[in-house]
Amino acid sequence: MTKTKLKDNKYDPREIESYWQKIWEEQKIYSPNLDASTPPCTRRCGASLRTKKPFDPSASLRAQGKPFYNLMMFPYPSAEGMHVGNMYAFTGADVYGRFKRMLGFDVLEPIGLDGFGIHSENYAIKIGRHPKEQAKISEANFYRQLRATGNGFDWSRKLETYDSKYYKWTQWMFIQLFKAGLAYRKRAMVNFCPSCKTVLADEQVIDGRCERCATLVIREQREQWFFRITHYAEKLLGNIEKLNWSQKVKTAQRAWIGKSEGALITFKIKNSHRTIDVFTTRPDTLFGATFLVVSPEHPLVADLFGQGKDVMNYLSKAVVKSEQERIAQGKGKEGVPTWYSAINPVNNQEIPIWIADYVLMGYGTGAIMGVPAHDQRDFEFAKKYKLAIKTVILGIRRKPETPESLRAFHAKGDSGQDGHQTVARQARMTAGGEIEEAYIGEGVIINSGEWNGRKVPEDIGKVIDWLEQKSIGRREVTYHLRDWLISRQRYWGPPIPLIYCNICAKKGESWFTTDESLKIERKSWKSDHASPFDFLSSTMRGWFPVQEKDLPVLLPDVKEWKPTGTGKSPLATVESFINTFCPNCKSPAKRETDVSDNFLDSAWYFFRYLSTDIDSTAFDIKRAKNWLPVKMYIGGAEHSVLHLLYARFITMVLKDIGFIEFEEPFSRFYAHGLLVKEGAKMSKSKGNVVVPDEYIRKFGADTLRLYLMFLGPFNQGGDFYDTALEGMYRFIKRVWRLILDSCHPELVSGSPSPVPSPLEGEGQGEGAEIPKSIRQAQDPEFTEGQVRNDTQRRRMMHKTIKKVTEDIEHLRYNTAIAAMMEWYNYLKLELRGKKLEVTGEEVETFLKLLAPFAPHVTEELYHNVILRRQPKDLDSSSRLVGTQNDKKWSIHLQPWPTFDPKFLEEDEVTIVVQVNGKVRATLEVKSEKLKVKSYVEELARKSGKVKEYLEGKEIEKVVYVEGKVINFVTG
RNA sequence: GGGCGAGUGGUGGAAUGGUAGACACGCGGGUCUCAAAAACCCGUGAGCUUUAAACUCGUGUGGGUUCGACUCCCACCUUGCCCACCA
Repeated sequence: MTKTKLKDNKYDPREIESYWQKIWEEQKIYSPNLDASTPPCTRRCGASLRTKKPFDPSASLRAQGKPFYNLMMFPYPSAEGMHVGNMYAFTGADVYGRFKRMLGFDVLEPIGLDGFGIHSENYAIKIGRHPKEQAKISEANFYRQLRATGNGFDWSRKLETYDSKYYKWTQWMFIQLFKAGLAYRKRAMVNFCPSCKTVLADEQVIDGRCERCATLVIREQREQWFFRITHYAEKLLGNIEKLNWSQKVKTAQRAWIGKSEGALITFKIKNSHRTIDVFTTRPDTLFGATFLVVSPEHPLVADLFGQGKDVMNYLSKAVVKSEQERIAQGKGKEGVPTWYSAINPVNNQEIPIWIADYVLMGYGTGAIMGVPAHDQRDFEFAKKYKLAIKTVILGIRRKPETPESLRAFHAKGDSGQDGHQTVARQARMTAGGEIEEAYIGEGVIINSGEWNGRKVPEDIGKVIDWLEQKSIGRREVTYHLRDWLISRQRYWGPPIPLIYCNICAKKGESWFTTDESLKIERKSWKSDHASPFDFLSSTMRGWFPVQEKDLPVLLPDVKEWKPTGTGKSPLATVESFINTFCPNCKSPAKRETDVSDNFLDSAWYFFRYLSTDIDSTAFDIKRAKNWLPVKMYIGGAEHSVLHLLYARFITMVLKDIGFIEFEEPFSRFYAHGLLVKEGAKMSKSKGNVVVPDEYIRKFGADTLRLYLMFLGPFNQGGDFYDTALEGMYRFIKRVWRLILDSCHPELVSGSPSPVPSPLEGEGQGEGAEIPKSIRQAQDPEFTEGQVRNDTQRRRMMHKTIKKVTEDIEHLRYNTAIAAMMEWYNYLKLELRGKKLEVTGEEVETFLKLLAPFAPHVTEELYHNVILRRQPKDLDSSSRLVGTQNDKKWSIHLQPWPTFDPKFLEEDEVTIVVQVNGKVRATLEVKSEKLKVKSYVEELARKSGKVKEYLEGKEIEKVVYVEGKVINFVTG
């Protein structure tokens, strides 16, 4: 087959690609042996084990058989199939993986499908097909597409989250969290999507709308299962700085965890024995507190404040208000006074207590002290309801230091009083002397008794100390992060593996009262929870996890799988599912009927990839030790918060309960950019979603891969234009032709002769059939000038190796490809009209550099030109590719080319000659003369038009930057 | 409202203090062909000029630092993404 192709000189991607994909998968060249890899070097990472080479500048990148877990975010298999955005992400990840493999790492690059959960179920509802059936269809389609992209996936390790072999262990994870006391049930205000008919985690509510269907969510009191992720808030936050992630993602995670430090202050309520705790980051303004506000959901509202017609009226309105309405209302804050007042503990002043929905129950204590003079929201509220405003901070602004900022400062209308070191500044006033906005800047405390004169923010710590001494308040830290609402009233997910026993509940028993529980040391609990056992055994009455031997709890195959809207999962009506026996007392009991959130499926899948061949455990501990954490994780920035945070949380839990020794799952995370179509975001509603299939059919996966990687910087995304693809197709065809046309005919047609490898010491030396330089075809006509030519050509090659190597390492794929094009253009020009040919060394190097981007065509050419084997010899029956031990036949298992800096040195360097910073000439200077300024200056004065420009001018200064530029500065 | 990016030819982009526009797309012209496609060759920031050479201008706007600024600093404009009544 290939002979014909070569004769015709025709590049036919379709034939080549499917052929090699089949061979790769058959020969398992991308399937590392997970149990046999060299464990990571503990002494010096990346050191070359081949010490024979005198100097190898890229040695630090090399490794011999070291595990490299190259992970990409597994896709949600939408029924429309994989779109080109998925392919963009996967190709970028695959290029990196292939590069690492050629550098000698044992690369694991697994793929799977995240097909469990609401997104898949909603689609099933839409088209009216059972999700299980739809999953099968999507799966086949997706895997077909994924194969066609030519990624180096380990197909022996794929997984699907909806496969019971997988979700068995998702359920096992749930049980581990339960047993660690990190899963609990509580009645709480939750987000409910009336369209999806399920509750949602806070993270899944965007602008008050459902993340999946954009329906306005309703706030409701419901009893639900939660994971205690807040328990890890401090660790999740603290570890961030150690991660090799982009600053952007780290910032997003920090913001989401949202740590605030401040104080908890206790107010007494007049005419009541009750007290109110408020959290504030500004305890220094306590003297300025003129009212207290509690959230409508605050427990004291039901217990104490909920009296009076006005209050009842307000509450009935506020509680049903959706999140969206509250936000839309913006600054028009509404509230209602209660009949109660509180006592400000620092000055015993009586201040009114209000109820308002601008205070959120979910943050802090659900109650705040209103300091209108120094908080904008409190200010607006005070204005609206004519509440007292008391200034306690005198603003200070330090005099601006630079002339520019001073000018800007004055231009803004700040009435700076020149000559003073500081400018007194308070809240901005209207002409009538009324305050226009709260002052929240730095300053000095006033009107606050013994605190007067203290500086803010410097002395806030001292203020808190004072409060602690007087037992008025204490230091407190609070987080924006809330516990993870994990239960969903849906069908298409892993049933939560818990059983409720009414009989045990009545006896006050739960799993936490069993012997097994008592034996477990709960490392995950902080010491300040003095008795987690008591706490859990009281809140978890009647609840028991399914015994591990009984896993999985299979999702029953039912006809009525659509969401019910009754607040219960469709499983709640399946008698055969619900009824079971209590693991504790063996009497009849009932199963939990909710399923777990889809984000749990994806929070641990990278553990499962390592052990898809093992049924007896979630993941093999030894393999996890060798292969994890993930060395490189590539995915979309939209998962900066949710998925990455959940995966980190689960990993920390697994560490605390003793399964692993690390607590961060992803050493490096790299967020790729977004691919758009002709300037617009691809979306189903716009109908501009690009599916790779047709492009692969027309141009081949190699062309599409190269094109996608060439669009722009990988972390910035790109714009997909049909026409531009042709250019990349052209490039591959040109390379194909250059290599085949300029190669010695004998080489292409066969009859190999054993000769030493042109890339000496590159590991494939002994016995390998590598041809010597083709140009040694001894043609006397071009020996003339050959030496100079050789040097130049070698320099170009080494320059390209350097550039491509460094660019791929930094994921600058677009410039790596450009460098290869430049080299191609150079060779083309070099060979044109002369009898020259590309050397074997050049061909081999070029193919290797291109291999991560265009795996199929490079493999094909490598076999025909370098190995001189016909692909048909590679059928599994052939002796050439006999055993799995002999995998050297593939270009993708060859060592990455190295460059030698000694070939990079130029013997002549171009110096730019400037007069007053303007380029007037360029100059070729011999390298060895570069250091001599006087010599260069001499030449420069005479070069080009420089003489004219310097005529009659006095030279004030000559700036010479060695090897780059010389600039004459005249008067 | 807050945070983080980005602004360069007709287009995607390159250059992170030293010849702006690499590389590619598109476009124009040519070769081959009966013709078309493909392929190949030449040109392609703007202005001035018949052409060439030369010169001038040119990286969102205004200012600054520097012998020299797309690059560093200040202010502003535009735009994208993320978060948002977080006390």
